[in-house]
Amino acid sequence: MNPLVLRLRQFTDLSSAGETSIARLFRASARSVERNADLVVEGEQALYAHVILEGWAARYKTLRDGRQQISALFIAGDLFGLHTRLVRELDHSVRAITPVQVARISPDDVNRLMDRHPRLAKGLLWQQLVLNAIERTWLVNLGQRTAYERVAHLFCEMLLRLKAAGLAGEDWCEFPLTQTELAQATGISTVHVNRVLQRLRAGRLIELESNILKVRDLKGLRKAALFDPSYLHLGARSR
Amino acid sequence: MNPLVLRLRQFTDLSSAGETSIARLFRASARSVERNADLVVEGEQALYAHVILEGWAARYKTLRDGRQQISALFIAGDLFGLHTRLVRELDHSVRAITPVQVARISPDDVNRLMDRHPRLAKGLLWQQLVLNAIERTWLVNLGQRTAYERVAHLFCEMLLRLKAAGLAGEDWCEFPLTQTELAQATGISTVHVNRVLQRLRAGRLIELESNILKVRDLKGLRKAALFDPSYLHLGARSR
DNA sequence: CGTCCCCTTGAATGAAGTCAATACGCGTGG
DNA sequence: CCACGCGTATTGACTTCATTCAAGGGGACG
Repeated sequence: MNPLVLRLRQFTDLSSAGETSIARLFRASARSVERNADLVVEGEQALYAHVILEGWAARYKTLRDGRQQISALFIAGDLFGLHTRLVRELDHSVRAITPVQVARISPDDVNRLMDRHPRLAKGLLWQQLVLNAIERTWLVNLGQRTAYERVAHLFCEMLLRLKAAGLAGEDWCEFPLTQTELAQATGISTVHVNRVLQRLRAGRLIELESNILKVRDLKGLRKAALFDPSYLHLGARSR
Repeated sequence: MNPLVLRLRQFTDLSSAGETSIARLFRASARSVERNADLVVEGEQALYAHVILEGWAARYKTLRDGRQQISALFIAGDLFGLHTRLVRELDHSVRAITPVQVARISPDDVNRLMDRHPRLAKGLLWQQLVLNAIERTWLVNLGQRTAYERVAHLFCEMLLRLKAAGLAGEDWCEFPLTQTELAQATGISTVHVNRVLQRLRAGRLIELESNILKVRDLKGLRKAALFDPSYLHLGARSR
């Protein structure tokens, strides 16, 4: 099943014509990107919308002195750059965290798709809104939460998102970030990430080994993170 | 002149019909909000798009234990909540930093406006993209910049944004945030904000008094902040 | 004149960063 | 097959940036 379709169904029913259009579009434009390669890079002209079909990717920005911050993680079914053609140049890059399959969609195709399938168009906009809400929540994490809370929060979030995408078990999921990447996502140093992980393990909240995250005490983890999932908008479907 | 029209002209020429529609819509729906009052609140149903006509407002989120983080500042001409009706409930609040004049626009009016005036529609989307880019940049600030850099960065950003909106002089602008609000925007404690400000003053980079920010050494301030304005997309107009 | 909010300052504490060394697994080429 | 290099994870000691706590000052406003 197409991961974007799967995702949009959480928002609304799609017409089967709409679903077919998506599937056709993706088959035509899918390509693979290897780990650590960029899907799009800062400063480039922003030509295409992208949908992740498989794997994880990260949106990030680099400061002049080399510091990097990851501002979003994308998993299968995530869409980014929907209206990106409206800006002259990108303010961020996106790189593959794992090997990635991604579909690249031209503005024309986006427009055609959205014109012909209004419900689908709403779904795509909804997706963007949810991803914006996630980014906003990350911002709050960086501003207000401690290192410990941030890492716990990220684990809660990714488990839920992956579950919603049908990519996780009840209490475990893939988690392919290295500690360095985890540091770039949470705005703390690599060394400190390591120490925080130890604390989470010692508190019997999680296990994390060879890219598998196992949550041993979800309630405890949520509490540690002050996690409130409403920003993910996963509940019942709306209109 | 209508502040939104003024803003959109940075992106493209508008038809005079489009400009008239905006102006009419705003006259009908403008209302005042007093300092510290909320324009919209977290958890509410998201019914309207909003345009700030006058004053400053802040988007913020509150953690269960009371910590607050400001994730965006809005000034005259800024638009938020364009497609907000697509989500069931808001994940954030917006409150007035100063007394504010704001226009509230119903989804129907938004749709009608965007259907009838395609160029205007693009302009509105572009605005959203720029505000998203700003939020993303704030995220990077919180994750990677020191307290000193963050405050300096915010000053650079607001001066430029206000200048672009025709609301600032060459080297000065209004800056109505209290130190507590500045702390909530930069993710540092109020006490530390105070100390950072002293440092910026001592370094002869800025003066800040009775809500007026005067930049005494813009080059120095930019350097201190590692400021790169490209994310504001202010340069020449695009298509 | 008192209260409230905002700003300022000092001293003590604490969270996280830096520096440095070590360990481990993995692939590659000798 | 083994040595080597590389990226990643771990640990300890030390430093620094920022928070917390506490107190005091000033201006606006009722």
